[in-house]
Amino acid sequence: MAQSDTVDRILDAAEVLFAERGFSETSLRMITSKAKVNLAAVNYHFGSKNALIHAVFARFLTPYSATLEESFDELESKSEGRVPTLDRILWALAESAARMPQRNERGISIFMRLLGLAYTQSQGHLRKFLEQEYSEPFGRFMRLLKEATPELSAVDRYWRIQFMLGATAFTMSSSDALIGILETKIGVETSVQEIAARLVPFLAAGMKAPDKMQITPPA
Amino acid sequence: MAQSDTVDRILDAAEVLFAERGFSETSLRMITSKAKVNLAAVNYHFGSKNALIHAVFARFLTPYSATLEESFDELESKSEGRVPTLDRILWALAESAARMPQRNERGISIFMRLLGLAYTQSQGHLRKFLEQEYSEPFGRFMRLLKEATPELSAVDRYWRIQFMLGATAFTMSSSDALIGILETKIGVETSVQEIAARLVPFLAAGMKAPDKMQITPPA
DNA sequence: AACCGTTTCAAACGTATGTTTGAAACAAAC
DNA sequence: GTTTGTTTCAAACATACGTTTGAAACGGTT
Repeated sequence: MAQSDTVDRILDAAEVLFAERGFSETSLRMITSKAKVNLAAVNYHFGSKNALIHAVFARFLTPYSATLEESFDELESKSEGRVPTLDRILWALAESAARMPQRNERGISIFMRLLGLAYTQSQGHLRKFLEQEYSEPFGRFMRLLKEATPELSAVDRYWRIQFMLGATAFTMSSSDALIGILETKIGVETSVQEIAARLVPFLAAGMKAPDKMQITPPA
Repeated sequence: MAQSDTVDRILDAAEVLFAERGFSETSLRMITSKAKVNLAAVNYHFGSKNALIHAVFARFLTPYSATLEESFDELESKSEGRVPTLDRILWALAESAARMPQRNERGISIFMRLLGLAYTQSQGHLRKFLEQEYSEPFGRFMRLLKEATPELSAVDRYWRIQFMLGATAFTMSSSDALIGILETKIGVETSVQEIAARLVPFLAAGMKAPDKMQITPPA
């Protein structure tokens, strides 16, 4: 109960607040008061606010990247020799996220939202941290993608990967809000899993799209 | 020279800094020192920092939405009666951006980056401002999209539009950085127009993708 | 040249932030 | 039961922020 209680409560509170409001817009006082711990606890246990941000990411990204490695292993072992298809690679990502031990039902959407924020909010320290901490699974994902789309030039592939990342990070980072809008407008409830089920075919189709357009608009 | 000079210098500096660092991370002191005007000038001319943010958006979004309306008019008049295709609708957006009078060659990428930030950074006041100021062209775009994808259910269309927005906002919001990475890694120079030329087919293919995937992963 | 509305300026205001401090509370070890 | 290392706590620190102020400078009008 002693240390880990305070540490976990800070992480829990920070995770939710960061996901709701972003990093700069969330103060340590908000976090500590939500977590019902003393203000100084963050600096005592983590050292700094930036270190707390890293810890929040590490807490879910480390298990996720482990699960992901397993999924990739499985993927490669199943398709003996032949390259896994694009759909299956993308699906492995989604499935790994869904399979992860969740603290609660909002876990996945917080997870997604944070990932989106990591890409969008231009926090240099975070990007550096993530790059050097999780370069391995990321590199492996890139390698798989390359094998699954041999018809693309390096440049085309590069841009289309960015498009995929964007669609994913953006959608997931506002998944809660988007789900809410859809519910009030059309009256349909949606889970994060369903979003993923719609996103994967969209991305796969985009990656396999015919050539780039002429610079001049279609006549 | 008198008023407009100071006002424009503030807008120019704010635009660049907001695009580089985001809104919360950019202070009025950074802006005024870059613009070489007195700190109080922002509050004198605009009233508040939030109002300055609105002014920055209005300065490029108002001409853009006007250009866009023309493009849409043209699009609808050309295809007498028949519905414009998805590619052409999307291309109208890109072309309107390219056709706009630019203050300099970095104009488009700043424009894109700001649009991306508007979506990503959860600034309530900005979203409200944009919604009530530019609801008309946005609504028209949505209507065109609906006509161009009659095969989609309302729910499918809703999500796929989000995916498109995400890919676009995200890519464009970091277009500068992404172009730089590509140049150092593969040694290829890229213009924003070329990104658009790659993005449009990607999006169109995604929108026209076959049905959503089963919730259970492909066996 | 005197006036007047507008704009600039240096300085200050109040508030919020991340971080540090030093004492108090606590828990385990001897 | 005292000691020791760890954790909590209230308070303060230094700094940065958006905003306000009141006087000075400016520019056109009469």
